[in-house]
Amino acid sequence: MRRSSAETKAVILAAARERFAADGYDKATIRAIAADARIDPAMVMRYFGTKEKLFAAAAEFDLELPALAPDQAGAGLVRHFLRKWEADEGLQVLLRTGVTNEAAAERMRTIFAGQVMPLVVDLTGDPERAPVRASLIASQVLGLALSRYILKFPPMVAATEEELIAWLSPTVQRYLTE
Amino acid sequence: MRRSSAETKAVILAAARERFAADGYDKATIRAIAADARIDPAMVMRYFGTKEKLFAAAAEFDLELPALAPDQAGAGLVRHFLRKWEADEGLQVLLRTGVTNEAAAERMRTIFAGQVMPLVVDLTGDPERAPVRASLIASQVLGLALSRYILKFPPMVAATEEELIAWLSPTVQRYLTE
DNA sequence: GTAGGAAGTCAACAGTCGTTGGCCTACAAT
DNA sequence: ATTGTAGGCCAACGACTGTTGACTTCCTAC
Repeated sequence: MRRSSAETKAVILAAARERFAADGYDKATIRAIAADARIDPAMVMRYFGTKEKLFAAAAEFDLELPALAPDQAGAGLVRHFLRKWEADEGLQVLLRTGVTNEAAAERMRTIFAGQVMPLVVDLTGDPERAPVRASLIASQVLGLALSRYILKFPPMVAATEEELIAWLSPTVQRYLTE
Repeated sequence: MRRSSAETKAVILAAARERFAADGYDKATIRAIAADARIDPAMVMRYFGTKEKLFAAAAEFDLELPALAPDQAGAGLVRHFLRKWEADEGLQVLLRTGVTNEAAAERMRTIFAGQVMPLVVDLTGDPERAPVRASLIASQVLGLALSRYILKFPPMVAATEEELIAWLSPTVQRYLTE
């Protein structure tokens, strides 16, 4: 088949995101990604140069944290993260990969420091303890994703969005305000 | 050098635990493990048959959850898990591996269902909601380990054991009792 | 209509991996 | 002194990986 350069690049990127999210960095083969995109592996190299650069492109994403009223920030954050995890493969890519790949771990730290922490500073007006608060929130939100989407603990998978929000909101709210 | 069969097996197993904990399943090469143990890769195969069996032996471990008074279970659990993470490499092996290896994920689910859930049933006397409670506790404890030992978020690494216990205990306690 | 470049294919490279089988070597029992 | 055996080493296998370069095919601009 014959496609435009931009189209092909997009198709490869979509396939790469899926594979990285499902299998992690090492198991997501360039050959497998190329097969998903119905394309020769050499095309992946032509368009992205190297596997690492392809990964960097696939792992690019924005948390898009919304502005929140301080007294409802707990519930708002939990809801927002739950939807992000299900809608955007970027987060699963990073979580699956950050555990065994230092570059991906560094990117998670950057996203945390650049997006979560500023929001917490803004919500609490307490720059000194904001880093601890933010990392506690991250620990609970990441733990949720880990047990629900990666390890698939049955009770976590079975729970509805509303149930999880009800359980986790007070935790996040307390990490913000106590 | 010349060792007894049991000695060599133990040396290999120790090296394997370190490598699996540090690198995860795929990056922990049999050749690298053998080099750490100052031994030929063929010996690993002779003693453990296959890489998967070696991993199964290296990932064997017991949470050793203590009996706890219900009103102090939150603090007790957090303290116990924090020390387990630092003392026993088995947990890091499973966490690093369970994210990209389905067999290891299955083992984490088994440990969760066989060790954490019974304790929660015992503490709460509420068999119906125990699964949700237990998995919520697991999510927070795993999130703690992930952000502190794997992703190494700076504020989490810098926090002392007592600070973390103070922050997380109310969360776990609430997941148990509310 | 033809030249040029872009899209795509193919085969091979060098390296690494788990795994295997044959070989060597030290030691204990005879 | 000889033999049996168990611990250990070496070299190689087949499979798979990221990556490369030459080749073909098609569309477009002149």
